[in-house]
Amino acid sequence: MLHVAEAARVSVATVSALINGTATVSPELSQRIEQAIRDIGYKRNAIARSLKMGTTRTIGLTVPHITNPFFTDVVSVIQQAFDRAGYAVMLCCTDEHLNTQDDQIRLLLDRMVDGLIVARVGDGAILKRIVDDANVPVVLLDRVCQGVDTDAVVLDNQRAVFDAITYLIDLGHRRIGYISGSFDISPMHDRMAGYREALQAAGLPGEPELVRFGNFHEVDGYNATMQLLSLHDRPSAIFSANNPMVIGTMKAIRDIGLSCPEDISVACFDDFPWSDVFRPQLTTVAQPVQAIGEQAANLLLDRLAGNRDAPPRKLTLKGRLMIRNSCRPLGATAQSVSA
Amino acid sequence: MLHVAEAARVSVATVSALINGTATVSPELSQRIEQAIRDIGYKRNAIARSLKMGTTRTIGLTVPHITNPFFTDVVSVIQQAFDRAGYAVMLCCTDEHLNTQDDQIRLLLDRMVDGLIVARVGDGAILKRIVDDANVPVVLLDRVCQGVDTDAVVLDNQRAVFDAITYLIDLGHRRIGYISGSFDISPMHDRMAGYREALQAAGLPGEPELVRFGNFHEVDGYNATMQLLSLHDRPSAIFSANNPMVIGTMKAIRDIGLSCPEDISVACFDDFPWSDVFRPQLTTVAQPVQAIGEQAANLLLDRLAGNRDAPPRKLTLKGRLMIRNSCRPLGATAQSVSA
DNA sequence: AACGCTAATCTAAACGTTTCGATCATGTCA
DNA sequence: TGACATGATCGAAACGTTTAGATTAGCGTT
Repeated sequence: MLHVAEAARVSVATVSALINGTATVSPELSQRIEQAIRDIGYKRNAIARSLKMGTTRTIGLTVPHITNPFFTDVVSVIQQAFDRAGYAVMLCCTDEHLNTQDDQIRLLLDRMVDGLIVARVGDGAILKRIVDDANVPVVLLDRVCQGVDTDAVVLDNQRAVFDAITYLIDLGHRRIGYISGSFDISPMHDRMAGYREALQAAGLPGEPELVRFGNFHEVDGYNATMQLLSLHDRPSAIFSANNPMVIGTMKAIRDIGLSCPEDISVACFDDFPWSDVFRPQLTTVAQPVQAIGEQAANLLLDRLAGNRDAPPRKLTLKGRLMIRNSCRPLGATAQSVSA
Repeated sequence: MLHVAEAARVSVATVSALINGTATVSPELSQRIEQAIRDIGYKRNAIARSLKMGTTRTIGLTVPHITNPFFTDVVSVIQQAFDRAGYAVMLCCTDEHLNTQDDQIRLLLDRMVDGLIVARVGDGAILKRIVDDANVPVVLLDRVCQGVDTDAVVLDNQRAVFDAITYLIDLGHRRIGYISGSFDISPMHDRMAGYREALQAAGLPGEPELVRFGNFHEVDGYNATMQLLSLHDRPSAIFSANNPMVIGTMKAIRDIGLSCPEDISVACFDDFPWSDVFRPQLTTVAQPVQAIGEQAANLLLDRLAGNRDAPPRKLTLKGRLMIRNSCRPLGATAQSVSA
């Protein structure tokens, strides 16, 4: 900018005024300055600007796994929304790892991000402290956090799983295996509650042996399914509370020599692009990823636009059961349900 | 830092020296300073540091679609690699859109990213100019760019498709449909070359009606497949040069009332997590995503470590044909190939 | 002609670091 | 004892912006 000012024989203040439109500058000088900018190929240094202004027009986004199709989609939507608003997005993947998450959030705050969207991990104690100290707006995504009182976008997980399990019960299933992710994040609580509520509403006993836990990865789903299928009285249906784990479920079913839906019915949380292309077409609980991403972005953009003092807003969206053909009515022949 | 200096009754220079270890500071002052840092909860401002140092420890990463599983995986690997190295990653999705890409790269350069990894879009003319002006190292990912002479990591696309098509030919297929992405990016050229080479090597004619183009999206694959299947003498196999498009291919096959592999064989570029879980298990060309991401990260990290003047390095990795059961031998019964 | 008003422009301080060179003890050596 | 090297600390400039407040010029009023 100094060079531009010299070339145009004006002060840097005038150049700044023209670029930002913060003051009127005469047509004559405007032209000289614009010419100088072109000649020199001047580009404003956003870092210097950030330092002075105290804002970076950059936000931080942390998710557990970008390879989980739910997060992939949400990240994509959020990225586009902020792109439109002229913000850059710094992406971090925590790999469901608590220390990583805390380090990354600190890294982002050091870099003076203007806001944060966090699909958190862990109990949130440190997150709470970070959020309290750092004076940036935070939007919680997918997972709320006790004690952290801030904007959030979540799914009505309990209702969604209730619907899915009730669907299985209506098909005649009585022993329904349930594979949960670890309990330290809120959705896993709520989804389990939905499972229990559905069983209870149907007057079915909640049998502990039918519930297994995993750590969100394919291998965990595989192991959990193997255990369920080895039970003396094995379940006729399995619901996986997380998408990557259901891959393991399907592989375990295949490896043990069974097939879905003939021998066992399967449904899971989170839809994905391939779900209705192959056989079996998997019955899933689809989250409204577009809406979730947009709402999260809007909440944060609203705070960034200056609406700092409004009370925390929690948006709860509804999931949708996508009924396909991976669950068969008990008693019906396999033929009658294949596509 | 000023507050810390005052609280510890030293100068800011001493505080800086201690924090960065750039000069020895006496145990006594060290202790006072560290105490003050704790008391105040001081965190170094990375923006001010960047301004002074001329480096942000942040890189920019642009990909066409993060929802394409190939890019999802590569982004994940790259993000982790830079995370380990203490760098932040700014992610941009260009949606295969040229203007978007150019804007985003400028946005990143304005923010003084230290380096760029680009899975480019378009003819690269502007990219070339940007790369020339901006004095940051650039690594091209997946797609090279005529005239832009810089580090790159690509696949041996021609060979990979040659292998896949040759496999189909060996199974007895003679009329093999080919669905390409648009030709303005290098891999599509090379993949097409692999297709033609394989046909030629087998003495088969290259029939123009068997080649269709799409714009990388599911709907394009759907339309292209519909056209291929409507041909008077329809192909017995279809190869899709891009992963999202093959979803469209499978849907078109289903909608037209055919089934794979009984009526038509399908293979495609890019593997994905579900490929061997459902039926048919799709035969794909798997890219070594882990290696691609790591190599790209390493090339850039090497430049960032100061190795600026080495000549451009182009790494070409090999794809791997994952043979599953979506392609049947011509003449064999459907039974003999189902899993 | 003196005055005030407005519009255009400029000067200089500030943002929070890093770092060069200066300063000042302190101890060592001739 | 004076000169000098050494080690620790500090002052101040610099990075490239923004912006408050000062300055100047032009012009209409009285």
